[in-house]
Amino acid sequence: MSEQLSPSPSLICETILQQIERGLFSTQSKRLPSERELSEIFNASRLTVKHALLELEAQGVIYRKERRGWFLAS
Amino acid sequence: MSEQLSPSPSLICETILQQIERGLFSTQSKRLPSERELSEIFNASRLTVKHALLELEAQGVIYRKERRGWFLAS
Amino acid sequence: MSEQLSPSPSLICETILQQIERGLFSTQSKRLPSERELSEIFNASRLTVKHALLELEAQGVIYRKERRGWFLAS
Amino acid sequence: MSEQLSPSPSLICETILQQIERGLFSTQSKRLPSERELSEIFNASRLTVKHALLELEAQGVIYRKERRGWFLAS
DNA sequence: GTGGTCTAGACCACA
DNA sequence: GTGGTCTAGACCACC
Repeated sequence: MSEQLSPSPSLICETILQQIERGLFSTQSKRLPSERELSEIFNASRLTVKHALLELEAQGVIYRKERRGWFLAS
Repeated sequence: MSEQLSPSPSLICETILQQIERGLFSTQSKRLPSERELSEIFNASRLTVKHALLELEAQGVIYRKERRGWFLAS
Repeated sequence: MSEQLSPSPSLICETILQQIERGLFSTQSKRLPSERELSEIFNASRLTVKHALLELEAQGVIYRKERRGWFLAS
Repeated sequence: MSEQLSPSPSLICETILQQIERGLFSTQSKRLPSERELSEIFNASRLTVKHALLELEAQGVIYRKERRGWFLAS
């Protein structure tokens, strides 16, 4: 990640999409890192990360299992 | 803390009480009042206050944490 | 503060500097570490820590602010 | 308002709807109180209030003028 | 002096 | 040890 402060949800969306395309984040379980881990990775608050995840969910890229985590839709 | 695993709630209680008596758990904040509060304190517009804060930042007296507020540099 | 309206930025600068020198703007927090931190400090589960905190609350030593944390009662 | 802590967005929605039906909030301008005022009225954070307002916007009850405020749709 | 947006951090319900 | 949700409070762009 760059040193940029306060990344926007859409920037986080883009970056996550790129990582997905590159095969990162896709382990056997296809689970994404937790919201807390993503917060640290992107140097953003959980709220901002959540907004990005909701955006990707709306795009159908990922889906959510309540209190279980976020997973790749493919 | 001792090396004991899984301390009982009452042991934790005791330890917390001791720490409170010793004055621990009290930290010192070096945060300045918010820009809005400073505006009211000085009866000045927020723009004027901002100019003053930027001046102090340039002098190295205070620094800014993005969206977190202003803090003493020392 | 004087009664003067619309003080200049430099006057505000001066005043803030004086307050800093006098030690104002430093407040004392009476907040306890978060439940997660206490769990790590005591190497105990969050449930155990919670029981200890509830005990201390019953003793009137600490009190809770909903979703804000635990604070010393004194 | 009751003494209830941490009201949910949907509870705030209901209450605002009732107030609208009773003709409160509807002055000549049909403008709602500011998000900050609503936060104080409902003893909730701005974020929670915002969620309630977005819900009412989705229902078509109110609409938003960017950086101007919230207004009754009728 | 508004809404827009973000931070850092709580506690909670649940698995 | 996750996501769900909320708090209190920032700064910002704009009116």
